[in-house]
Amino acid sequence: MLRGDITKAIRDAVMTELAEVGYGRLSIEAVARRAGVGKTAIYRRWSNKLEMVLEIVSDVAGRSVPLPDTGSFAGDLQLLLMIVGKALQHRIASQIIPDLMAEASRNPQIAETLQKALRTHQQAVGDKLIGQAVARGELPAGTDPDLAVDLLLGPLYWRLAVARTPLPDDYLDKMIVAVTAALKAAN
Amino acid sequence: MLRGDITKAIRDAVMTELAEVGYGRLSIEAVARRAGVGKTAIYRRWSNKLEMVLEIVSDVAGRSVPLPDTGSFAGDLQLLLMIVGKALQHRIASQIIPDLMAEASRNPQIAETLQKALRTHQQAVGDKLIGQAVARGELPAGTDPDLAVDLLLGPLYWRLAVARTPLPDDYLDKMIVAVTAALKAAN
DNA sequence: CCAGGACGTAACGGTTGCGTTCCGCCGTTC
DNA sequence: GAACGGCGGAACGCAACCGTTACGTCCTGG
Repeated sequence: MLRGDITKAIRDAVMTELAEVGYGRLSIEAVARRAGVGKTAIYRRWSNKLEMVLEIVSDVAGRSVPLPDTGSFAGDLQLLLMIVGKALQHRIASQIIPDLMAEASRNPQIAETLQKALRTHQQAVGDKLIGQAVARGELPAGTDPDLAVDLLLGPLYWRLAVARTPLPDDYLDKMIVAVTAALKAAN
Repeated sequence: MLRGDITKAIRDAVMTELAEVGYGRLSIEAVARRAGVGKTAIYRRWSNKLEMVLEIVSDVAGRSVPLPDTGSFAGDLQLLLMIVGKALQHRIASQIIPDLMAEASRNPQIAETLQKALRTHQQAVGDKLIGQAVARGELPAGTDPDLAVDLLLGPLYWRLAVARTPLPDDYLDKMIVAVTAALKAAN
């Protein structure tokens, strides 16, 4: 039986290593070194680097995000942006996500895994959020969920993951106002 | 005297190779192979991989984008989004940019180079665009240029470079309406 | 108390890439 | 027509990493 503590150490090491050097330069040997583990322990669990990373990442990414339902669209939106903002400001996430996104454009398996994670619940969150708002009459009925998700997450992702500029205190509030107006206007 | 056609071949090869395998796995040998050139020709021009990539990329990124001034904010915005959208849909750009962005989080020199490129004219474009609109009275005077740039570029970048979803025909139009409303509301 | 198995270590041969060096070729320049 | 210099090609020693194997240790279950 494989030892759970070893598996955990390897998983942690992969995430850290992924954040530090990226997928392209990730090496099994470095993972083993960091985990304080023999290479054999890794090859006993996964057959190569891609399989290992996919399994570990999709496991982490698959942990479902609690869907907000605060009773009002503004509340839902604020909660969602705070959650996403928090996540994107975590060092590991902010390094790994853009890296894997870039890698996904070259590797269909990574792309599929990330798309699944993205579509499955991130966009589901958006759908639910928009659906609730439409049902409450806070947004027009024809609101395009795809466009809405872009308008919701795009600016925050851009600022935190691309431009890597810190968030001023009132930034999220302003953004909520702006995005709400955008969605109402987008019909 | 170094031969210009050789230099050009190397520059092209670097961009292509960068798009195909990313910075992390870029190798001088592969560049030389692709350019049909000896390694010596490369080392005669740059002393290592980082220096080579930085020089080439910042050269490409430094080519200034024509600042839109169509007379109206909606027109400026449409033009800007079309230009950016076009650029982000180019295969090479859409591969290289996210890749280098991810790499920038690990390499200060890359980060600085990209920040310079981003700040220098991409954000300048935003500033000018917002400034013109404010001067024309199309946007309130207190409009925050930083937030505005996020709201402008974030959704498009998210959709094209992150989610990698194609743009429906009327998407940009909808987005222009939405973003305009967002900026007016953001005061 | 013994067998099995997961473990770390070490080494294997093979590949890739680094940055450097030397060579012979060839087009310019004078 | 000779000197110069950039060129491609080949090889260098070195390092990292691949995926695999053999070995000896230790823990655990029966």
